[in-house]
Amino acid sequence: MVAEATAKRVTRRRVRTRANLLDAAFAVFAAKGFGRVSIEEVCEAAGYSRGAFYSNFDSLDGLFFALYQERADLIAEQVAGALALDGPDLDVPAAVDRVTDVLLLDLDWLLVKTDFLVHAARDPAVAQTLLGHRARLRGAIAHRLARARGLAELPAVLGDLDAAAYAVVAAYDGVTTQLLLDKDVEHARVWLKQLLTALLTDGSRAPE
Amino acid sequence: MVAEATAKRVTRRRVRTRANLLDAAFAVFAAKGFGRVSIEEVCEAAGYSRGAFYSNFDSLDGLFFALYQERADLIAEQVAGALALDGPDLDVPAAVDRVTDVLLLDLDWLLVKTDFLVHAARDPAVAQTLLGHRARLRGAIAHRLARARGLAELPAVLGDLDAAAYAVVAAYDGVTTQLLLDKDVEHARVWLKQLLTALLTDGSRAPE
DNA sequence: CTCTTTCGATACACCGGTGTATCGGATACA
DNA sequence: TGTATCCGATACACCGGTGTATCGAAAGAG
Repeated sequence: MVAEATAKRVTRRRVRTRANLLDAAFAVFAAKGFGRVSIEEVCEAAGYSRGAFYSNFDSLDGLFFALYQERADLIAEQVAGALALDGPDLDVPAAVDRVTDVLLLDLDWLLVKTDFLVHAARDPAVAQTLLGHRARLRGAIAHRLARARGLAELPAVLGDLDAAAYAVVAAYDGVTTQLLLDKDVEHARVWLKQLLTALLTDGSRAPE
Repeated sequence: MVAEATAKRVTRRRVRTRANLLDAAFAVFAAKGFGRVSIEEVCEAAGYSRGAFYSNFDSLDGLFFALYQERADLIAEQVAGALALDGPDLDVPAAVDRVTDVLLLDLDWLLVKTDFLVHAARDPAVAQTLLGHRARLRGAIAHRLARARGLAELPAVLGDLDAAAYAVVAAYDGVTTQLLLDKDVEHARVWLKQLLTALLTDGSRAPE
């Protein structure tokens, strides 16, 4: 019915295997890093043979890309949810808390995400999609920030809203780097909140 | 003469070969990423055979580690220099400019450094040395910051000096992430300066 | 200049992963 | 339930990289 490119029969078994392969790949990538993983390893972890793999993907890169897309969309959804919870006016500290909890939830994801960053850094096409994700994320933040309690509270050094959104993402990335090394999620959460507070509120007021 | 562990003859040719291998490895790693590089590729790029490699290192990991150590020390030196240029009192904006220029000088280095981060994230022993480097860097920054013009200018939200140093490093890492994707060094420099300014000076004063 | 020590080139055996071709069992649809 | 289609397991040929052992050549010591 739907105008599919080459109308093929979509089996139920197929989607299950594909999902299983993606899940297994996530675990294996997180544990060993993309660069040290073979197709066979992924298949073994998922309980399939290489035939299944080649039937669903055409390379490890392809699978990695699909995996990233899937998970990134999922996280983006959660972040959007965390930003939208308030009423029309945004309670900055509360939103910071919620977003921080979402962003620093899963260490494995941060690991895989960084692998993907390294991958994208050397492939312009991949970099483009990643930049797209990030731009959209910044856009959502800026849009939400525009409805913050009082715009006057934003420190003037940052300039406009886009700059503030950029700063938020940079803080997230910066904290992530440290987190990948010390694996201290709680510590990272505290720091990210502190950084975001420092960036998004007037610096002349003491925090506690 | 010198009490060396197992007194061996240190050939001049050997150090040259080792250096050549390291240089070639840096170029190859930067271009293709650690995960996609073979020992043979490094040897070919350096103009040596695999025999030379195994005579100087015992694995690709070993070479990577040595490479990181070497370059990281070099950068650390440059940063220390950039921080020390002033008189006893630190001119924050000027120092920010100088440090920024040093830190965001070489895109290839950022690439390799991120590869190493990903590597360290999965090897606790390697992570430990990287954490050591970072702690030392933060220490130097905090130490220098302590002699800033007026401590009162630091925003209260950040708490003590260590917190400020942490924030500086986080900003650096955050900007690096974006830079790896868009490759816009000038843009990154501007942003890093802006972020550091926002973090290190009282937010209530406008910048320009 | 000679001699000893070290360095690195070459050759070899080996293994693990890759990609393809084939085929039997599973699945959707009438 | 029959059957046309799809999916994934198995087998095979292949290649690239690894690590080791050996040996001629380069370099330092005297």
